[in-house]
Amino acid sequence: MAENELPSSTEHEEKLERLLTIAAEIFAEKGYHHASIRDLSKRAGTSLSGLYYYFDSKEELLFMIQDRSLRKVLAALRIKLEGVDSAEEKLRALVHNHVGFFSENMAAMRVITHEYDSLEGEYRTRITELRREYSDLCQEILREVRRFTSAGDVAPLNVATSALFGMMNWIYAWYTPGSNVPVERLAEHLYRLFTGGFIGRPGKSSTGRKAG
Amino acid sequence: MAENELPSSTEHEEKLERLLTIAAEIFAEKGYHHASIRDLSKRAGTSLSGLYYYFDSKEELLFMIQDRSLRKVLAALRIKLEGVDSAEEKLRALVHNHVGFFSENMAAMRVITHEYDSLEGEYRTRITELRREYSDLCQEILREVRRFTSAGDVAPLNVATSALFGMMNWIYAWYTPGSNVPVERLAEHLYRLFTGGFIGRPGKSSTGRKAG
DNA sequence: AGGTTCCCCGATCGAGCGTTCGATATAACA
DNA sequence: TGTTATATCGAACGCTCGATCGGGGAACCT
Repeated sequence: MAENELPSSTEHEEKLERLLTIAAEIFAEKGYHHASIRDLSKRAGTSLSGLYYYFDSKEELLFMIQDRSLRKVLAALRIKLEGVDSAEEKLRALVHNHVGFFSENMAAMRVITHEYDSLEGEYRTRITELRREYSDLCQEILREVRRFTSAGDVAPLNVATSALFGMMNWIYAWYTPGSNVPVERLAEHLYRLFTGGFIGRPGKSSTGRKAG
Repeated sequence: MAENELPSSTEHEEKLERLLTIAAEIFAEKGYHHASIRDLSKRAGTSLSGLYYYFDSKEELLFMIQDRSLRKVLAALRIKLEGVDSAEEKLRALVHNHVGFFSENMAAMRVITHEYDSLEGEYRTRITELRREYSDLCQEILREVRRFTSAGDVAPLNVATSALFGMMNWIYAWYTPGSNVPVERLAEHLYRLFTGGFIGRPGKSSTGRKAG
């Protein structure tokens, strides 16, 4: 049982990380339920049974992918928020962080948005908490933006938060990194669309700086 | 083989429609691959083999759900667009139609956004065409809005289109019909968020009319 | 009465699944 | 040299799945 052990060897951790990356790709391609551990064993070049030395079950595999990715994106955001005072710049940092992380970990992020319901019980609970933590942080930033700008209440805060996440998360359905729209520009587009709107405020950019 | 027959009896069509509705619910709950025809047989009160009189395969079932729903939402939109001249009102009709249809056919729409990749070959091709048709129609409306309003090019049209669909489709991840936010108001919120932005244009509503 | 079409069923098949088990090779430690 | 922990493997188990097949009853027509 790999329950409470901490082999803590670098090699072990590295191989686990590699398995998680490959697993995320397979889950992203075929979906969690349709993907098989045998797929993973083939692509990782390991035997089927040998994999179970690194995790206890397929569901734990799914949990670890989501757990680690959510923690990473949250930690990266908190670092980027340090020292930023302007509410609008905080929101800007959030969008760029989320979109940037998304494009660099496309498979994992797709698994997070696509296979949330595939988790059950304790696993589900813990991922729900992380998601809530992230969502709450985002909503608080939106509250700040509303307080310190001319923003009226065009929509309730939770609706606005969900709309923002919808815009950002939907990327996986159409965006291919390395296309003619670079990631930074895509993030800036989405930030301006969300803050200023498609029709926009005539005569004044929402951030006061030029595009690109 | 139910290949080219047209039983065209009302009873037959009604039972098929009922099966599709139940199947959409099961697919929405458990995901396409995890759901089983046996689940459908239990919930429909029919034998397992008896179901195959109404469809040839599980994948055809998935195809029919997506095909019929997409055609319905497209047809409803085209009707609502008739006689509307203002570009902004066309966009408004699109958002209300999409969100409204979404909330009334939550299961089917979830299947459409969630299980698109589960289709293969000819089925996949035909759904791709329908999606493209819908997406193109939306993009043309956005082009009109840009032409006839003060809208600058805050984002490329395809990015804006995808962002809009992201906002609308993400609903399935958080919205529960019958909550304290009625569907019409939710649609209006999203419409205003998208056109005017979260911060909004001070002093002027995007449509020139009051809320509600 | 005989024939045909529509509708439905129980039984079953072959395939694939997640997981387990016992064995084994290697390397570190006593 | 024996012991132990780490890491890997082939084979198998028990189960669920989508799909098929042959049969049969009810309704309708000739």
